[in-house]
Amino acid sequence: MKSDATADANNPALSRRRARTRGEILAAARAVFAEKGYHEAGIAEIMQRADLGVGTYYLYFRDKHEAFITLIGEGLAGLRDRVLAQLDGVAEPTLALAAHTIFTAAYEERDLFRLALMDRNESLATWNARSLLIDGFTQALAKAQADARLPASASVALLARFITGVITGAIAWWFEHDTPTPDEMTAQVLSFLGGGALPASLVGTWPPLDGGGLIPGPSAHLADGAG
Amino acid sequence: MKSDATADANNPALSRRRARTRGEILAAARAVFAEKGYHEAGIAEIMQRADLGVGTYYLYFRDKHEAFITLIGEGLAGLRDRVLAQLDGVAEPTLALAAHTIFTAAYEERDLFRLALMDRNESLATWNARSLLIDGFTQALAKAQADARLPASASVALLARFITGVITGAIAWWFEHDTPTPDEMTAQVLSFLGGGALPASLVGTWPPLDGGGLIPGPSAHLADGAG
Amino acid sequence: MKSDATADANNPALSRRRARTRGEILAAARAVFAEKGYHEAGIAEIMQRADLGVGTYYLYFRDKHEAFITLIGEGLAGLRDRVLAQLDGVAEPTLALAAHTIFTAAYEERDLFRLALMDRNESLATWNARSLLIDGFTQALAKAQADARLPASASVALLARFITGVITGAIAWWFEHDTPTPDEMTAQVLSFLGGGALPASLVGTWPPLDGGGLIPGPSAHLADGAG
Amino acid sequence: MKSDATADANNPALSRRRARTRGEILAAARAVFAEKGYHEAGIAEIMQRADLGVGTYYLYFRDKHEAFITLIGEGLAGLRDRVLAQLDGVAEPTLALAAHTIFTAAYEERDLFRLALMDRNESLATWNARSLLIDGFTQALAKAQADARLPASASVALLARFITGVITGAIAWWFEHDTPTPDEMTAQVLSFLGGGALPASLVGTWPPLDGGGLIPGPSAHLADGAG
DNA sequence: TATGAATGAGGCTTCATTCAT
DNA sequence: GATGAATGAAGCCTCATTCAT
Repeated sequence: MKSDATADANNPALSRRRARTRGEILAAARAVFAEKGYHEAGIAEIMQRADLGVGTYYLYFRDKHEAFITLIGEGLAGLRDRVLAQLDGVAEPTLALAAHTIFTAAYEERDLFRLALMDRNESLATWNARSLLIDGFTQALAKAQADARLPASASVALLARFITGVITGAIAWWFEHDTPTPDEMTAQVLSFLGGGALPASLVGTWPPLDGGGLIPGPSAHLADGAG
Repeated sequence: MKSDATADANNPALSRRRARTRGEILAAARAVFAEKGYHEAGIAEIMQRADLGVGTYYLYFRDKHEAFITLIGEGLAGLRDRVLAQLDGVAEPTLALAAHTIFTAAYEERDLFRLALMDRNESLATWNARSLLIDGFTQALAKAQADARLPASASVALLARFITGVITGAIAWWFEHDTPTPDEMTAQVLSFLGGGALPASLVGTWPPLDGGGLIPGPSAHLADGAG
Repeated sequence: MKSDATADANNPALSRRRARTRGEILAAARAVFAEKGYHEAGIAEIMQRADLGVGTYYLYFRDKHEAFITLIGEGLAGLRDRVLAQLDGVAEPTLALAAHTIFTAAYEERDLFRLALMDRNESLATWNARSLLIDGFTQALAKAQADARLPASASVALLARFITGVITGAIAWWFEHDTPTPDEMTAQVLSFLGGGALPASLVGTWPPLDGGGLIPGPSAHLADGAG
Repeated sequence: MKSDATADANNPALSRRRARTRGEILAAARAVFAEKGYHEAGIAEIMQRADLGVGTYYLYFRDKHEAFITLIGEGLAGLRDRVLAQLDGVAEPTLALAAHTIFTAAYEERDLFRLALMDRNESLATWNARSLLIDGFTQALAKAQADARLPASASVALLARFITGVITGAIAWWFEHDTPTPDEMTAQVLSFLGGGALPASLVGTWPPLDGGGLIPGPSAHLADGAG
């Protein structure tokens, strides 16, 4: 008289225990991965930190990769949910709202974002923070363009990349520093994105107006330029 | 132990031959690293592509890592030199000039930049493209601030990160696409940095002016905001 | 430590239950062993098929090996009993009788015999079908020799091997085919053993009478031959 | 300037060395496999006996299995060649010739035949001694039947099994004993196959002529029997 | 200098067995 | 008695590195 598969449903105690162990493994994996990166991390070290035997790992994950993608996947899913929840209640979503939610989450879970941003993840888009952000911004911008909140001439794809770059650049700052707070960071980024941070004289123009004696560089096939 | 380290200086022919072999190894390493990433690449595969024996590798490099950092290092040194040369002849350097030079170089050597940006290199700053850019922009902005071309209130460190994010975001675009040209990319980025790409209504403000019924998120210690 | 080893004798109900569980485990083990062989079979799979927990296995068997040898041992004990019972009532036992009984049993329990014949059991003779047959035939032939039903010059040990070879060869046929019936198989084997199946011209003689131009082979130390 | 693949052809010295190492590994593998069986043997032990590092194994064989099947495969190929060569020069091949060649080879390489006969080889027929013999005898008997040297009524498939059983039974004897010589063994087997070894009274008949009060056994569906 | 055979530490994974519940 | 989570020894295999030729 045993159950087919989901023993969990039958025995809450076991289910709870399983969940706890799984959580401990994931926590340990997160710490070790964050500390040494995917490749330098070892199952043995993870399970030692989790205070469990090596074999136990394979009761919960198929192989080394699975804990990693689970970690990233769950983390990013959480981020996505938070952002979506945030924007859902707003008529006209702004970058400000999105950035603030992202920063808040990223600041709380810096180690996870370090993994999600730094390690080469061949894998599916869901597992890569950058891809997730790019996709999100791309969709949001496309919608904005459809709603005429963004000029039709704008390159949505590139803009999404640029914004993602700014966001990830900000998050990466926290890999090395503990300040500023997500709020302040949001303000800084908004100022930057709004165009108020860099004086025009510093940004310059392209193609250069004066065309000062520039060294053209090996492959300067500029030719036409922009009218 | 027939020759010491300075054998190159003594025997030009040998030196030339050594340089050629070294170059072949580096070229092969670059191809293989770009194709499979640092960890999945193997010395054997590299030397097979270089049409040389495995053992030969260790005549030119101390270990697996060395070819990698050499590759990145030389590439980034070249980039730095090009940028510096470009900016040297200009009274008031602009982001436009820097970006254009960087994009031109990055577009030409996409595989190298892929390595330099994607693979986890905890190593020294010189070997990491992002770090190089951050450092460069930090110094440039600091100088601009000293020259009063940038407000004293600006956070140079963060601005450098944001700009680097935009630049690397643009470069990463080329890991998947062949257009636009570096020129057009420069124009796009400048438009973005100049504040002309994103309407203020889309960017929004932080803290939000209306304070609409936002879901505050788990850790909303916003307090004052930035003046 | 509530019960000692003789609990069975004390509590008939428990005993019956234990016997049933034990039987279920053995049945499952038999199925799995037959399907995948001893080494590829796993305790977990066996107990899953038995619809019991893994730990339960060790309540009935000391280790993985024990179920295996129990299986083979009980099977072979049954075979031995059947053969002995058969021959007991006969004044002058014949191979015909023995073969028929063996074939009947083997045909019924092909999977068990597959295990008993195929898997490398260095273990005790009792657990190996081949050994059992060899021993049985050896004793029977020795007895026949003592009774002068077999020439004193015959090599009992070798004859027992040959006969066992024929019998096991026949049984192995059923590992791949479902026909013929044990009866027909018995007839075939008897014909073969009686010398009526192979014409003398096909069998030939040794040493060859004609000594035709044979290629002697690498190590032909034939010398005298057997008289 | 390196070669494509077959460096062997270019550098005889290397080729010779490779061949020697390969041979040493195979010899060690043969010894260890013979001693402990496939599953209990370990790469480490094999290479230790070969006085080589573990890694070296994988320069010559893809995995653990490959050395095993190479061993068996090469051994059986040699046996087949010897038998075929032997029979080729003879107008009317006899079992005597075949058996003698097989016994001579098997006696010389008892350990190999132990492997080939005892270990469960799922693999292709070529790797299994029994299968090789069965196939060989089947073909030979079929040919004999076509040539009218064997009655058309004979069951070639079963006869081949029976003969193979006798042959392998004889070979298996040598796994435990060193006598008799292959020559004597051949004579013994021929006597057995010729029908001269077992008196008819011992063999008996099937179905039994007297039909004495036999215990029919659990599943006696003899019904028709043979006229 | 160039080679490629040889090395062996180290990584991942399996699975028979134990034990707290 | 029954369970299944936990264990850890042991095995296979990879690959950066060395070294004799």
